[in-house]
Amino acid sequence: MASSGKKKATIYDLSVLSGSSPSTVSAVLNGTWQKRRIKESTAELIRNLAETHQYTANRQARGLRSSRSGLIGLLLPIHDNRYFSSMAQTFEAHVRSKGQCPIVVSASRDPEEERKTAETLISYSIDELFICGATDPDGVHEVCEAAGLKHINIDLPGTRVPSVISDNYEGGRMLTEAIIRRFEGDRPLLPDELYLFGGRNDHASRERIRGFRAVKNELLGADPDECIQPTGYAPNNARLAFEAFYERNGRLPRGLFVNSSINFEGLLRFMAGHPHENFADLVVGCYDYDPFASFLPFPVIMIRQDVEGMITKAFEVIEEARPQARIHLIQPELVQPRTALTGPLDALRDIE
Amino acid sequence: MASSGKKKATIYDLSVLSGSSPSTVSAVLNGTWQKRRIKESTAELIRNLAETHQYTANRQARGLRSSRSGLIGLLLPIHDNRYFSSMAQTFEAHVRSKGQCPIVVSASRDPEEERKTAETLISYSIDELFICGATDPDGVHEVCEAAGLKHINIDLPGTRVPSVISDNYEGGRMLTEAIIRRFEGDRPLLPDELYLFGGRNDHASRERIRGFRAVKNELLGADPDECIQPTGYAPNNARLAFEAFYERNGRLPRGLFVNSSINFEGLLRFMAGHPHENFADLVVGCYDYDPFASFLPFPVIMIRQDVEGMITKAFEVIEEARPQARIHLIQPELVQPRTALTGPLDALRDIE
DNA sequence: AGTTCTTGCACCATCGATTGTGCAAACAAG
DNA sequence: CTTGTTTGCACAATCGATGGTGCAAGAACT
Repeated sequence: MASSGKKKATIYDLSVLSGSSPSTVSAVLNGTWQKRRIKESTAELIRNLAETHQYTANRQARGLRSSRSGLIGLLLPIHDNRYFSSMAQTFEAHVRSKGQCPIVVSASRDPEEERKTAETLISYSIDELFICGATDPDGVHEVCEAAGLKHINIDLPGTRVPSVISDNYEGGRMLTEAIIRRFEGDRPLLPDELYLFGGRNDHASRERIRGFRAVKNELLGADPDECIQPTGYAPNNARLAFEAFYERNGRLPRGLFVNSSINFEGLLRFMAGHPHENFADLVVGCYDYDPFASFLPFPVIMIRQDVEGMITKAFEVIEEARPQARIHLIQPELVQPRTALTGPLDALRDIE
Repeated sequence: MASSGKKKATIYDLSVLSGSSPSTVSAVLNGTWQKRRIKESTAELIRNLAETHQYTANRQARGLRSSRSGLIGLLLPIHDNRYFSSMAQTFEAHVRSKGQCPIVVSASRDPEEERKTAETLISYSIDELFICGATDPDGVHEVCEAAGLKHINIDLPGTRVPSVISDNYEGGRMLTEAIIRRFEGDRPLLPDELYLFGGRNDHASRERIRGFRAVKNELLGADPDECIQPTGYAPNNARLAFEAFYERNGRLPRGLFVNSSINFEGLLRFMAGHPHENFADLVVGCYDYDPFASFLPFPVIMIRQDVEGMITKAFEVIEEARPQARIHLIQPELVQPRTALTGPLDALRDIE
C-alpha cells in the first residue's frame, strides 16, 4: 500500500532521470532507437530506468499522435451465447497474437445501436472493426467509411465490404438431410412433419431456409409453406410458436429444424411447461452447436459453424490491400447427437 | 474496407466554420458552455455545424487531457462459457447505462496474463476495472494500485479491495443437499457414492467443498477424503478423472457434484466415450446454470449464481468513497432439473 | 590543417480536446 | 460622464508520445 497517489511515470520523468531528451526516451522505448542512432549504452540506461520505474506508455497519447490506438474492435449482437462468445474468445486470441488489444462490444441486434456503438469505437481511434452478426452491416459500413476505418463483416454479410460467413445454404441442407435420414428405416418422415422454427429475415436465415426447402423437396417430395416459422431470435417468441403449434396439433412436429441455439432455448421453455410429455419421437436439428444440447434425451443433430476458420479468414481478408466486397463462405460441420467437441478453451493451459 | 481519405471533423474545423474559437466549440459540445457563458445562439450555431459535419469528439485527445477515458474494464477468465458471458452481457448493460464504454477482456486464468492485461487496460486510461474470477486478484490489485485505478473483485475475492462473490459455501450446501434428497425414498445415497469433481485451490472451490463436506457429514454421517477430486477447470482433466474412476469402479458414482459447467463438459466427453452406458442411476449437481444442461437425460440440479445481483452490488460498492476491503456475499439460487430460466437476453427486444 | 562524413542526440511542432485566465464590449449604477 | 459589473468569448498552456529537422563533436580523409 505504498504508492497510493503515485502517478504513472512518463517519458519526461525518465528524460530527467536519464539526462536524455524526451524524444530519445521515446525512441528507445518504442523500438525506433536504432533508426535514430541512439547509443546502445544510452538505450540500456533508459531501459533500466523504465523497468525500475514501471514505465508503460500512455496509449492515449501515443494514439493521439499516431492516430492509431492498437485497439481492434469486435461488434457482436450479444455475448451470452456459445456461438458468439466463442467468436469473442477466438477473436481475442488472434488480436493478442498480433500484439494488439481486443475490444469486444455488443449491440443487441439493434441497427441504431450498432451504428452508435461503431461511432463510439471510432472515437477511440480503433484500428480495425470486425462486424459480426450485425442486423444492418451496411449501416455500420457508412459510419466506418466516413471515418476511414478498415472493417469487415462476419456471420451476416454486407454489400459494401468483404464478408466472411458460414455456408448457411449448405449447412441448412446438411442439417435437414440429417434429420430426415434419422427417420429412415423407422416410420419415414412426411413433408408436413418437418418444421423449421426461429430466425428472421436475415441472410443467414434465408439461406438456411432455402437449403431446408430444397432438401425437403428432394427427399420428401414436398415443402409446404406452413412448415416455415420464422419467429425471430427471442427465446420467448420461439416458445410461443411451439406453444401455438402444440395447441393446434396436440403434439410437436416429429422433426424440428431450430434456427439457432437461442431459439432452442425457446423449445426448452416450452418443454419445461409440458413436464409430462416425453417427446419420444422427436428429432431436433439445431443450427449451432452447444455441447450440453448435444446430449439431450432426444436426438439433437447440430451444426457447428467454423468460428476459428471464419476469424482466420477475416483477418486474412482485412489485411488485403484492396479487398473485394465479396462473400467468403466457410463450411460448417455437422455434429451427430451425443458429441462433445473441444473448443477454444482447450487451447488454454490449466494452471493448478 | 475503405480509407476514403475523409478525415473526421475536429473542434478546429468547426472553429473555423463557426468563426468561434476552439475552446468555445469544445465548451458547447461537451456541455460546459453555460458555465462559460456562451450565448445560446452561438451554441446553437455550433451544434448545427457539428451535426451537419458529423462531429464526434476524439476520445483519445479528451482522455489524454482529462486523464479519463470513459472506458470501464471487465477482466474475465474466459468468454466462452455461459456464466462469464452472461457476466459480460450484464456488465455491458450497466456500463452503457452510465454512458460509458465497456471493454471486456479475458486473461485465461493466468496470473501473469492477468497482470499484463490490466497493465494494457491501464495504459488506455480506463476509469475503473472489474476483476472477475481472477486467479490472482491481489496481483492485479498491485498493478491497479500503482496506477491509482479504482477496482473491485467479482466472483473470486482478493484481500486488498472489496470483493463481491457468490456465497459458495451456502451454494455448495444447497446443491449437495439437493443431490442427496434426490435419492430419498429410493435407495439412499451412501457417503462414498457422492463425489465432487472439478475446481482447484481457489476460494470458490474451497468454499463449495467445505459446504459439500459439511452437508455430507450432517446428512450421510461421513465424508471420505477420496470423494473430493479437484481436477482443475480444464474439461479434459475432468474427463480423465471420470475415466480413471470408471476404470477403477466399473461405473460412475451415483451422485456427482460437478464444480462448474466447464468441468461438466468433461463429464460429457467422458459420456461420449461410453456410448453404451445409460447412466440410469445418476444424479448430477452442477455449480453453474446452463439451460441445456438442465434438460439432460439424467437429473441435473444446478446452481445459478446471481450475476445481475453481483454486478449491481459491485457497481454500488465501487462508487463508495472509501470502500472496505471486505467480501460481499450474494446468494445463488438452486435450480431444479428441467428448468429453463430467462437471462439477460430476455431484456432485449427482438426486431422483426 | 582543412574539409567532409558520421555519430548521437536535442529541439520543437504536432495530434485534439480541456480549462484557467484575461479582457474587450455592453450595460448598469451613481 | 465616470466607474463598476456582467456578458461573451479568445488565448494559451497542458496532457504524453512521436518524428522531422538541425546541429555539435568526433572520425576519416585529402
